[in-house]
This record gives sequence, structure tokens and C-alpha cells, in this order.
Amino acid sequence: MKLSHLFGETLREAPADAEFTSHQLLVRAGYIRQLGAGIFSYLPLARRVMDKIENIMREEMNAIGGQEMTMPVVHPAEIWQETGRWYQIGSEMGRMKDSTGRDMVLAMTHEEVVTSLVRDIIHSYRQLPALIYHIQTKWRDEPRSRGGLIRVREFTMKDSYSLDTDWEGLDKQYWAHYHAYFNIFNRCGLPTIAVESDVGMMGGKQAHEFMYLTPIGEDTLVLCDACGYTSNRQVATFQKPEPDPEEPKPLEKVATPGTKTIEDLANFLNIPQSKTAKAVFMVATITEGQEDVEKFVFAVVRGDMELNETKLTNAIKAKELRPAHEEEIKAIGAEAGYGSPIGIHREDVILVVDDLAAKSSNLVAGANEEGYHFLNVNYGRDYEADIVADIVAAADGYACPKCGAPLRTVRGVEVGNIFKLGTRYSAAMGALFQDKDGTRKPVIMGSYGIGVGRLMASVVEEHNDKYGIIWPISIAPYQVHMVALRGGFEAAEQLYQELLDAGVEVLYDDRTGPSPGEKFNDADLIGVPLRLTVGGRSLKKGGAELKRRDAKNIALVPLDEAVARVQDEIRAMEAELAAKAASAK
RNA sequence: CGGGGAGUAGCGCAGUUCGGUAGCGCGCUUGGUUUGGGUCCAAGAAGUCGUCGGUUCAAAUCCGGCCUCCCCGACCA
Repeated sequence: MKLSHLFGETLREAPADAEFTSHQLLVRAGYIRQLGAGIFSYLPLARRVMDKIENIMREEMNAIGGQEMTMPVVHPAEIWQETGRWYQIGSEMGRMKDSTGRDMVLAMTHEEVVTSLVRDIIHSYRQLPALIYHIQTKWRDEPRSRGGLIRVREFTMKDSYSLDTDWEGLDKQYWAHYHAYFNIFNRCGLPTIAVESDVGMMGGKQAHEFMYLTPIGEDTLVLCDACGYTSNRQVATFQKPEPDPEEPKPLEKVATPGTKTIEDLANFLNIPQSKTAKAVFMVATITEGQEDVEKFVFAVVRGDMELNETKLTNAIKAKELRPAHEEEIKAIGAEAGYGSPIGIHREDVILVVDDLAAKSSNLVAGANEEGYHFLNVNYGRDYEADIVADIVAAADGYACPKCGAPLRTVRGVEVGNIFKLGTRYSAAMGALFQDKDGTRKPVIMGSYGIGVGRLMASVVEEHNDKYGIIWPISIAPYQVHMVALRGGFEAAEQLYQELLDAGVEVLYDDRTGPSPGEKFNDADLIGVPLRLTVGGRSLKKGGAELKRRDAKNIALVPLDEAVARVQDEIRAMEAELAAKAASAK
């Protein structure tokens, strides 16, 4: 490709609204342009990177028995109504009507389509197991897109779906994906870790997320350096300390003026925060039969800990959870800042108590009256919960659930996920097969996704310097960027042909206008891993100059050896990447 | 949905306080100059000042509605 005709241009300055390095560089180097919030065009350079990423995905999916296909982006609403997600999912789902007034859905994911295909096509255990995948556009109307390609509304995803007769089969395909995903990320030069995660709106049984660790990440992860335990904070557990056994003391109401926060309260009474109970007021949407009802949720955790909303949501099997409004809190007889489960309108709330708070004796809790708290509150004697469960969030320094060593929290970007769906969709849609014993059973399913654009942006986030992008050779838009300078155009043109004939992917800066400095800066910005400079000066010295983007030294190569030397370097970089991938396993 | 910020040429910005011919840098076009890390000179092209309405002799500027984008929070496979 000749740079003079490449569609796209480099910018000296990044758009003011680009915050993240990957966003700035991808725009400045001419890879992407934004059309609207969370909606991007991918210019020819980006298209080539994404093609390479997608081909790596294809190879790894095919290697574990995947068959590629393509499913539609626009779906009739009926299939989403069958699984209930038409009703469960809110404004994040893109909905529209076709010209006949029929409700349609823009694909957020493809479980429904897969399951309807399975219903049509799979009849017998003889057709299973199977693995199908596609690389397709998804639309998710995120309330808040951000960070360039890190979080968008329209994106391309590789999603695969496993179909099995039994759970052992699912387990096999699940772990096959687990390993294939690491292969994909390693081959793209992106370090990742797998963490246990919440199943969220996908439903199902077990899930892992693949995380690229970076401070710009939106997820908080909990890691144990001692034993390797990793989990998304949403579901991370930890060993709770055993509270000192104490004889329950009599309940006592005390004045605690101006102690709206746990910190104030503990200071005022001169007690540790762990001797207090914190009340958190939420309102949950819970599906009862066909209807969604709002229920007030009263959560109690120990004062030194934070509520984990995901755990609470799962504990009460809620569809949605939001903080309660002031009036709602008053309505159940509680007082914000001085709340406790004692004396509230018990029948109007779902009371959920963290297991540690339930075990702890003689805690200080609110009196549901401005300026007053109770001393010596004890679970079982003073109040009873509807649910006692682990509902607090893991934090730095807490004890690892596996080995007890201190946990550490880090931020990460979720670049992929794998889910054991089970029969959530096949049962709902009647995707049944006839087993050996003649009975009809729902197909056991799994679903597995990787966002292509987010992966590309993460790689840029990981591989760059102050001059621009530094692509890993495996997904670089071109393998070599040839810069022709004054006195070298004729030789460069000939070398360009030779490189093309040899099958080398070459971006040729044939522009006569820009100065050498401008061309070198563009080359650094675009980030092709090899640079070949042909100019009067290099020719006088005996050939072309070959430089790796990630290194400083420049090698002078005779023109008749240039193609071979470029190919050597490409092979060397491929070998380096493979070695790094192997050591990451 | 709550809080904050911003919409003026392709990009980055000034001009708005105090209403009076729409500017600067980069980029683009033409001519010349220069030629190994974003040359220099000259001449040009390009903007319904987000949008709708109001006030006024006169609105980028004052007032009101709306739209869009960014950031934080809520939310999120």
C-alpha cells in the first residue's frame, strides 16, 4: 500500500475529547474516527489489524472444533420474548419496529438465535457435541460509553456457542475455550489473567472473565499473590475473621448526636468500626410470576466493611437494585444515618444480613431516630433476617478464601468472557434433542465472547511509547513501513515491488512533499514493527536502513539483501512473540 | 438517571465579561524555497459561530427551550 493513497490521515494533535492513550493514538495515527457516542468507523489501517485479530480467533476456534457461520444483527422480538430477556433487559437493548409494526431487536448477543437454530437443526445426540461461532456486530445501548474503543455501543464480537448432551461435555468445551482464549490473547501480544466472575444477565452456572490489567480498567479484581486466587470483586469471597465470643449484653439506647457516618459514630463512642453495624437501604426489582415488583431491601453489614451489590442482588435473586430514596427509607420506619433493623416495618422489607454481622455480638446500630443509636445489638435476640448471606465486598488486605494470605485489588479491562449457560436458553425455547435412552432433553449450552475492538485498543494501551503505537508483529497492519527519501525514490519503488512479490506486507511512504522528519514521525505514530528507509544518504552508504520500531539501533542492509533481511526480522519477531506466549502459559 | 464541562474552518484553540465587518496555529490548494526527526516565504480556499426561538437598529457575544459530545457517579455479558 502506498501511503500517498491510504484513506486516513495522521494528526499532529489528538482530539480534545480523547482521554486514554489508546484512544488518542488510534485517532491520531488514522485508525479510527468517531461518529457518535460509542460509535466508531474503522479506517483501512484498523480494518487490517482487526482482520488479523479475527484470523487468530478463527484459527484458535477452528482448532477446538469450531465451525464459523454468520447470524443476523436484526432479530424478531419473539425469540427474545421466549427467553424473557425482552422483558428483563431495559434500555440497553436496541428496539425498533419494522414497516409492518413488528417489534425487532438489535443483537446484543446471539443466544436466542443460536437456540432457535438448535431447535430447528439438532434432533439427536448423534449431532452433538457441536461448537459454532461467528464474528458479528453487536449493539448495546450502554448508558455511558467511554474511553474510545474501551467501552462502545456498537462493536464487533467473536462469540461462540457450545452444544452438548451433558455437563461433562460442556465442561470439556468450556475449558477448551479457556485455553484457546489465552492462546488468542498471547498471540495478540496482550497479557491477561482469568478471573472468576458473576454470571450477570447471561444466567447460567460458571463464568470466567479474561482481564487485561491496567489502571484505566473499569473492573476491580481481587488477586492472591500467594496461591493464585483471582476473582472479579463482584463475586470475590474472602475468609472472614472469627468474632471474639462475648456474652450478649442488654440493649441500650444512647444519644449520639451528629454521627451520621460509621466513622463519626466509632470516633464518638471510641470503639472500632468493626463493633458497629451498618445499614444500607436499597430497592430491588424482583420478578414474581409474570410481574416485576419493587421491594425495599434492608442490608446489614459490619461497619468496617462495604456492601457488595452484586452479591446482594444474587442473594435476593433481584433483577435490578438501586439505592433507596429518602422518602422510601422513612416509609419503612428507618432513619438514614441512624438506621437499624430494630423497630422498622418488618413486613415491608427484605432484611438481608451479612453472615459476619450476624455472628458478631454487641454491635452498635442505629435507633432509627435522629441522633440515637443502640448499644449491644445482637442478631437472633434483637432482630431476625429473611436471608443471612455473604454480601460484603472483598478489599485490599482481606484474607484469601483459599489460602488466607492477604488479597490485593487491581483494575482490569474485560477483553473476553466464558459462560456455562446450561439449559437456561434451550429449556426456555424448547431446543431439545433425543438422547440414547429415547428421552428428549434440553441441549446443554455454553457461550464465549471476545470483543475485537476492545482487544485492539487494549493492545495499543499496552504497546506504545511517546511517539506512537508499537504493534506486535502478529496483528500489525503491515509488516514493514518503507520510507523513501530524496535520492531514494527509484530504488524504493523497485524494492517495493520486490517486497510485494515476496509476499511481504508493506506500507510504502512514497510521498514527495513531507520532510524526512515528518515521515519518520508518521511511521512511529502508525507503529508498524519494521521501518525500512531508502534515501540518497543510505544508498551512498550501501543500501537501505532497517530499524525495529521497538529498538534504537539501525542496520544498513544492501538493496539486494533487503527483502531477505526484512523476512528474517519478521520471523525473528514472530519467534519472540511465540516464546513470550509460551512462557506466559 | 444525578453532578460537572464543552460545542466557533478538517484538528487544536482565542474572541463571549462590556453586543458593532469572525480570528490564530496546524492541516489543505498554488508558486517558490528547503531536504535524514514535524523547513521557510508568499498568495489563496474553507466557518448557517450546535439548533430553534426571544431581546435589539445590530447577537458568536444577552435571555429561554432543545440537541450533541466529554468527564465523574449510578448502570453494565
